[in-house]
Amino acid sequence: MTIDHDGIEPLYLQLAAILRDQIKSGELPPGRAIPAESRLMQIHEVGRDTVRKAVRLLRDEGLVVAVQGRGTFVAPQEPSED
Amino acid sequence: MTIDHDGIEPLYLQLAAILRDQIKSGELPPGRAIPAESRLMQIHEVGRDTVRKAVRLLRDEGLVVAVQGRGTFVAPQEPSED
DNA sequence: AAATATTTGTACGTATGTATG
DNA sequence: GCATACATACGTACAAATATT
Repeated sequence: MTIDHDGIEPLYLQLAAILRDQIKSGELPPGRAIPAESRLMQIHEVGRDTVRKAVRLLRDEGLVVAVQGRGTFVAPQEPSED
Repeated sequence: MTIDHDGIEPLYLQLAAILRDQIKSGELPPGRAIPAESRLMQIHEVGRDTVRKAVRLLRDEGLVVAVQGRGTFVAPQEPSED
């Protein structure tokens, strides 16, 4: 999964989708820290604003929890919502 | 209500509180547009990021609705939630 | 204890895109 | 076409919390 810098979809939505997939697929399991903002910037070649908007989305969805000074972690559980 | 630039509370939270008050008090009634980002920047002497973060909070709370190209409007109703 | 490094949070600026009037 | 207004995206700097040396 790579980001299309020339595509129509906003970069932060693309990045959010990538991270969301990695979480839902188990590649990033509950409790695991996702890459730091600085790493995500390098990996995906986007600015900090874009990274933070993407992570913000995941936080709003309850998928991750950010802790100042430590990192951002995949939430313990996705409530099944069935 | 003015913003304390030297206070402890983050500027965007202070601004959000001010706008929230203006909405809840009826000073900004439902349907009314709140001042544009550029105006809020001038009025409160803060940057765009600060304004957008404050407005984002109010959007998350359902108090306002932003429409690209038109403005940001006080939501029709605050659900009473009693 | 103290200094350093890492990481998220806040705050500013600028430029460009998109939608509306 | 032009002006206005929100949206996206980049950059920088510093603060605050945490972890490590």
